[in-house]
Amino acid sequence: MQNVFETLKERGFIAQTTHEDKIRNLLGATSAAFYIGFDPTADSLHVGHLLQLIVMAHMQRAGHQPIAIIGGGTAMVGDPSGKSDMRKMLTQEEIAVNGAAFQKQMHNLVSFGEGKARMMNNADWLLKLNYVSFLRDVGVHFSVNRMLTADCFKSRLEKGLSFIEFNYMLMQGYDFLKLFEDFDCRLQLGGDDQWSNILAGADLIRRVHQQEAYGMTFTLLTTSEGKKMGKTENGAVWLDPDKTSPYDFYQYWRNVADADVARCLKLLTFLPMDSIADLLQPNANINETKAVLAYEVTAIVHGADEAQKAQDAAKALFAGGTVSEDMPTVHLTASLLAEGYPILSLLTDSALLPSKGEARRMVSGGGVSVNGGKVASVDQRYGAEDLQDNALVIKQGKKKYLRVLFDA
RNA sequence: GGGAGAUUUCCCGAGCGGCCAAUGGGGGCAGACUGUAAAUCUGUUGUCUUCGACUUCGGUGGUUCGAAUCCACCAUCUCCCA
Repeated sequence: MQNVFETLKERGFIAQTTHEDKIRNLLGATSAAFYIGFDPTADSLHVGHLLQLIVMAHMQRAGHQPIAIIGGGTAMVGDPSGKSDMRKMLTQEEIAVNGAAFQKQMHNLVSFGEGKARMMNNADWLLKLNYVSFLRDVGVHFSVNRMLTADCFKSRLEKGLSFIEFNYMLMQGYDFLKLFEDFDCRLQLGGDDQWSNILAGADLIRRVHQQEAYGMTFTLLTTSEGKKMGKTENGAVWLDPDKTSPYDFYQYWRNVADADVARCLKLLTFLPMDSIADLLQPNANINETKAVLAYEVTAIVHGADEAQKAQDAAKALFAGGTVSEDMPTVHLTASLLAEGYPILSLLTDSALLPSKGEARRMVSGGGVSVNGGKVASVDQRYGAEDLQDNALVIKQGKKKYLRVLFDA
């Protein structure tokens, strides 16, 4: 079986490594423990985390032992890396809720349990630390001079960096030390923005135990234009189906730019490299390839059933605007139709648009269709006779569809 | 501890006491063209009972016929001195 290091490398995951050859050996020889941390700063994982989860899955398939750390302790402090301003402080309750949500979502990709992956919360040890002994045991190994030269602090020195954030690096370093001691974990993985934090931990282990520890970071998932992927006008694309429906999730990947398809297939699906190569052949239909990408990624996150439903709904809609059971649906009461239901109310009541002002703009700009016909006037009204299969299918813009069911 | 300055609609950033819902840029959205792509052009971007009304310019009060624009206090941030 191929060394997972090579797998990750040929798929384009790896951004930086502390010791490329030694990591290759470690991953080629034995079942190695490794860890990735996730700070629960939101109530769901998002696409940015997905890449890390997929790495964990690759590693687990290759026989290694993942340790997923929920950063219940580190989230209390807030990582300054890649942030131009200080994060808002989260309460302990928020962090606990978020951490629980993370745990649930991770189970789809990585199998946890006896002899499998471990999940831990660094709050369990970080919150118990005694300030003075922490400073003496851990703080003594960190050079402020060196820390200040790290990129992640450099930019912040101009805008302001609070002492609490400055300590984040020590806490993450301590996590690595702790896992090294308890589980012989010698490898920490993370996004490329975590590079300096990972180095801090590896250094700490070397200073405390005179043992070698390794770090490896992965490319950030960005578009060909250099923007972070997974951001939409509505905010992040979440892995939680209640926050981003499987249909919308599917659509996000269905709509990626041509230039990003190859990278996404390699990083976000488990399709073998030669299948991917086939899909990317110059004479292949890239538009179809995007459907494959969308299906695969959705299946990984939400399961094959949901992925199939999303795909069916999308096909039905884009093929001819037919009503499908699986498309996004909203329920309203039929009584609204009695006196002619104004289009503007329909758009806002169905939560498709946030305000009547925006609905008005959208309709007068020719951006709304109902049951396949463009809505010509903002005064348009609908009655029971306009329903098809008891529903109105609204299309807003080119891609956003909504089925409104009227219940008696 | 002392002094100077800042705080504007999603972001950056304008804004003589009335003509400010507030210039401009970015981003977003929509239309045309397309392949549910990119690029380009056009429109749009506070709310509503929309040819008008209402609520916004860190917070609270005040001056005024009238304030985003003036005053006071509070909060936060930046800079300079210690």
